[in-house]
Amino acid sequence: MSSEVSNESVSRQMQSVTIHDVAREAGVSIGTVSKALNGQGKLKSETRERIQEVAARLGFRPNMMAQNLLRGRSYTVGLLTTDSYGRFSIPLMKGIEDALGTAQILVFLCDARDDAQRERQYIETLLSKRVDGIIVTSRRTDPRPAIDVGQTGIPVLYAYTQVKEGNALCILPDDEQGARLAIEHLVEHGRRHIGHIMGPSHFESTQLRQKAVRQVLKEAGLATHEQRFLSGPWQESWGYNATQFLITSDPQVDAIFCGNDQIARGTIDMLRELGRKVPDDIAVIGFDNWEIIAASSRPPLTTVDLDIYHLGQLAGSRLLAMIDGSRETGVIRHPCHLVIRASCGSHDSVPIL
Amino acid sequence: MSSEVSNESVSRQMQSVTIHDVAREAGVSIGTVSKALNGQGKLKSETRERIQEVAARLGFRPNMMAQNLLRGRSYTVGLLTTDSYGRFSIPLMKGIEDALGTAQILVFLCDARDDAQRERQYIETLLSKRVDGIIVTSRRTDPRPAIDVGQTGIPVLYAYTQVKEGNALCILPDDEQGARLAIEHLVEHGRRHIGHIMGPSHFESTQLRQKAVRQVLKEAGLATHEQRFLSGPWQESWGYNATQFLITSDPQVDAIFCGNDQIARGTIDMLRELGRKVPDDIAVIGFDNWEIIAASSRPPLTTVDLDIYHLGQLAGSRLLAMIDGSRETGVIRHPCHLVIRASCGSHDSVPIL
DNA sequence: TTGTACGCGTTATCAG
DNA sequence: CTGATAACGCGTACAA
Repeated sequence: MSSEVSNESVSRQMQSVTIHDVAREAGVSIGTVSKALNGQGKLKSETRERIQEVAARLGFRPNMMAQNLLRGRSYTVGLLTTDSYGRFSIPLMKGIEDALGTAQILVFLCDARDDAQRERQYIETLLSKRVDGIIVTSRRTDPRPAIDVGQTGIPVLYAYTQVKEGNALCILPDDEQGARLAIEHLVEHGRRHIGHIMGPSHFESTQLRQKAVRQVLKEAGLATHEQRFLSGPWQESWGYNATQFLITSDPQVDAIFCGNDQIARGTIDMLRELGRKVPDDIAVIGFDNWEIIAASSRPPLTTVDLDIYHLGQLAGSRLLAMIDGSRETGVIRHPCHLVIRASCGSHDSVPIL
Repeated sequence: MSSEVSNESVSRQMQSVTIHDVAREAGVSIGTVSKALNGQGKLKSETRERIQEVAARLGFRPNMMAQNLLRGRSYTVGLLTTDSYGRFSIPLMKGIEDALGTAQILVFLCDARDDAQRERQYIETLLSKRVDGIIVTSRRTDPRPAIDVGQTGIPVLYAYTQVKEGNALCILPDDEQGARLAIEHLVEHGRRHIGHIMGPSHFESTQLRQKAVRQVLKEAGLATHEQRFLSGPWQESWGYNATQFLITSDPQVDAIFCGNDQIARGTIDMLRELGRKVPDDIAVIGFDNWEIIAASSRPPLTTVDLDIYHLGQLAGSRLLAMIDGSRETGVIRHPCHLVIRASCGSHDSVPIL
């Protein structure tokens, strides 16, 4: 480790300036300072201005620990995840932060790393810190056990994860609607033989999407071929291998709906190797709209966007409502939307049927 | 939005149980309760146990707002970024959280979204909340302006970013050493004509790495060909295009060091299209070790790992030291390490020179 | 118009 | 061994 660090241990405990300091300096009482700074009560405007000037000069910042102790709440919320943050966490956090920021609330990061004991420890700490609420999240949307906040009555909300027991509020992406969007898009573009290279079948999202795919096919009057549903890991290599199998065993296939963008990328690579043109011979559609993957595949990938940022925003604002006393339970499915690039043909290339 | 939510506004302000409640229930004074629970002073063990039992039964959790007000610190630190969190932020946050967690400190998320006003607002809030310290981070390692915490004396540390002015502590990955690792690896594997497809030249990391590349080439007694240094965006397509140019204009090239894994991926794709085998004809080495990209390229990518998690851990523990009064300044360059996969030949395929 | 005093929930000190 | 009391920094009735 190349370091050029100079260390100098100093015991400086900089006392922060309090309302007393301001009062003394301005020659008034602390009560007057408080009123002056908070715009309360009736003060001679000369006094008020003088106090404000002094406060500014001294760099006075009210100590929120004291304020909050008085108010009985902390203006913080905990963001708790059991199994680490994943790639959806960043937009989710942004959305949550933005929504909560409007209420002057800050977010605590709590990554329990799939360790029940750590999770318990975090929850205890959050409760001791008297957070105004807790948002529980995850890398998967699958159900997890509810967290226990005892008799505290602290609002808890589940975002991008869910609990089965009890009456909690869970906010999730709408996998069914997203898959529907994808298949309808393909059908509208004249595709009739659609394959579905899925993620692992034990994921709820996989199941929901599969269900939707079957429904849309049925509604469109298309036959459902079982061998066109392939389930495997969320990996590029799975897309690669599954595509080879799918195309060689069923050469009729003219479109493939992939479980995520990585899989789609593997699919596109294999199609190129097989000499099939995308989208002319075969259309490919992904899931997640992971920009970095989807935009740089060749051709760029049309895909379903989970709209995680807004999901986070929604979570944040719902939690605010709960903090204000509303008691909500149930499941909210936030809609996905389609991002059209080139792998299914351009937007206006919809054939006249 | 498909939702099945039941809303029921209730104004329940659950008073949390205080030390007074425990004292009353146990028939002792609050002082005694405090001692019993904190293992202080001398108490009849019967009393102590009874109090602990009562506290547990009532679900008593000490109010940290009160504790911390007394202690004069909050046991929190702010994690501030001006320009949003990027893909390195997650491991960085984990490292920071882990290091700080050992000291019972929680982390506040503050994403100022490249808005100076938001940044100022966050800093004010953090100071008001009396955070024990602030870690400033970024998506780039390039210098940024120092943040102003006034006369507070609150420790500030820059992680994965740096400031030029003043005496701050900055922790950065060691780009030079990382690039050196890469080139030395190539040279050890018998490569003699090494191209360098870089990121944008105005990035400090690009410059540092280029410098190191030239040095190692020199040390190895290899000529430096200017046309083998190509600078462009951090995109896969850049790797793709640059490789075509590089290889057609200089067919001798037998190794390419890429500015990141995405570029390397574009490089590998183009090499495949040009009929050059990796690693037999040409070795490719990436940067960042972005698992999802590097591991699933074909062949899997040998790459330089920035070790961001440990960089975060280091940042966290240094901040702890600063909170304890140490006064450190300077720049720490945390070393990178090599992750060997297949794109440069296997580990034991080092030719006998 | 301004000052005083109490309370928020703890911990620590000092009597008893 | 245990209880009262003074802080911590602030807001706010209420008194002056």
